[in-house]
Amino acid sequence: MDTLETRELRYFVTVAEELHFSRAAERLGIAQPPLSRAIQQLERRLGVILLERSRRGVTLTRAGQVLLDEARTVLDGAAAAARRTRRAASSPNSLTLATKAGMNHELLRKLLDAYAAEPDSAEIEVLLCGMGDQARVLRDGRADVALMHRPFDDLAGFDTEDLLTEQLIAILPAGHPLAARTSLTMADISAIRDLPLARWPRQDATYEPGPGPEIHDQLQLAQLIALGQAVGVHCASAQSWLWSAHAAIPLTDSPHVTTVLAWPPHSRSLAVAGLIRTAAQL
Amino acid sequence: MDTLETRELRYFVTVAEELHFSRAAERLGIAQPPLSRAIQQLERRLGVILLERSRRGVTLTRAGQVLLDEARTVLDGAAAAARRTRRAASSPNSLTLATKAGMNHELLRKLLDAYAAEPDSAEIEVLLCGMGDQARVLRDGRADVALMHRPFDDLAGFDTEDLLTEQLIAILPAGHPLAARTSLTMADISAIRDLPLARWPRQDATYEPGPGPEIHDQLQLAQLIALGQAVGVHCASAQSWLWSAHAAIPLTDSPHVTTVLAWPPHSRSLAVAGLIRTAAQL
DNA sequence: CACTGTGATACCCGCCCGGTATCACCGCCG
DNA sequence: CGGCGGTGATACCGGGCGGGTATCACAGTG
Repeated sequence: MDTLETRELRYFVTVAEELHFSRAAERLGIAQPPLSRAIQQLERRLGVILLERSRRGVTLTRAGQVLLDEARTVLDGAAAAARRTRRAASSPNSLTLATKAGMNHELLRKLLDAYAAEPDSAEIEVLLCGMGDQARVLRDGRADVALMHRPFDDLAGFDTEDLLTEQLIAILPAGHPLAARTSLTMADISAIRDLPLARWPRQDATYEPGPGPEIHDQLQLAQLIALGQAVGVHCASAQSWLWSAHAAIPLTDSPHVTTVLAWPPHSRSLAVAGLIRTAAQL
Repeated sequence: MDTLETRELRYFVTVAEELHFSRAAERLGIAQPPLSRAIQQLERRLGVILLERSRRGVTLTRAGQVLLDEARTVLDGAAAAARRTRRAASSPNSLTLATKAGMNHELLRKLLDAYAAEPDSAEIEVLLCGMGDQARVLRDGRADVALMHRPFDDLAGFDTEDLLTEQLIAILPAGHPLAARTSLTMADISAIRDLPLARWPRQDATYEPGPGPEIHDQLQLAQLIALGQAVGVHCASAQSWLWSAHAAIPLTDSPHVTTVLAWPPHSRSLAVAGLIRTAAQL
């Protein structure tokens, strides 16, 4: 009686996103009337009005907003279930680790080596993805574990194991006046007037307003700084990929950034458990 | 093409639990042939063998075990979606907080009072549940937030805010030789020979093997200790409900137990957000 | 007031879910 | 060794429901 089908949830999410039945139907590849009927049926089954149909378009009710959130996570979960099941069947003893460009190489290598040395360890495939994508691939089942950064990445809903905590460093063009200093503070960076501070994306992939260039990987950052057009901050392990045109100065009062191993809760997979155990001993 | 329907997942989970098509069909209230067909269809759609049908019963394949885990969380999520949506509609501005018998009264009261003083705060319904039930009611949508204890409760998959950290205390019959001490260590407790140590359930609701009586709430503990049949441990705030027949002695080297406010990730509900903010300021 | 664009309604069709009957296969006994 | 019971798979059928087309009711707009 009250078992929501994923088809209904898919329909509802699409309508809630479009706030327009005809467009939603088109996106779903069905006609508008069956869609209207499906939503009505969902509302009847729940005994709840989800959408306010006024002459001037469709709006979500309070309950509809709740269901939109919930439905998205359910649909993600269903997609993840399918992907993980397929992966479990196709490569029976392997797991996928998501990381991002700019992740600490040495740490990753140390983790992989330590795990490979374990008895009957699984094969690890490394999935390189963009800045904010790790949470998504972890949620939708394309990866089993991920290396992420707290507090910069969105860790909501994952279990984590801390691997390494570092401070931030400032990265300046080698010839900059401040490049000779042995340490800097956050205030020093903010006070730099001749060069803008490159801005990293936030968790929602938007950028904090400000004058500096918007960057999304460390190569862009390296280029901009080498060209003398910006200064930037990164975690201390970034020193390994800097060029001679760069100067790295410790930021003594920066927030700590922790590299963590993250995985979806309730992973009962033995391979994941083994990797976590290995990580905990690093 | 690859959207798992909850009906299929429900069927699969039942078969995986029963490892018997006919019994599973009976539990599901359908006949056996449609169930067989549904599972085959699921396997065809995934391109994966989920069940090994041998004479002598059915067993799960590796991939089947993965899907069983994933499917359970998806089904929980779907049930939670329905419950939360209904609750959001029926009591538009209220939220449910799950706690357990034995939870620190003062802390709860302080939290509720502080939150009630906030501008346009929602009404809070308190749901009292058994020892390990909070995680379940939080997962299946009967509650929006919960008060739980780390590291004793299963917090996997929830976001948390720490409220209070305490040590453990030993609770002894008032007349016990050790009751006169001003402090004890874990070793002292283990060394007690004349009385067994009452055992709390673990996260999976099983009990560590041992001689002491198995308890599941603090009233049982209080009774047993008052009768002089056991000693026990509890967090320091337990002192508020002890009787005169009890002696509470601090355990100087005990692990810290933290009372946390936990909620499902991605709660975008304003009411939950407000409660969290209030809690963070306590 | 015709026109456009919205979601809702009416109605029909075809597929798929579920039911019954039966089969194929094996283990168990007498 | 041959019936017997119990397993899941197969065959086939009927009904309900998901999806389609046609149309309506209604409001905003020129």
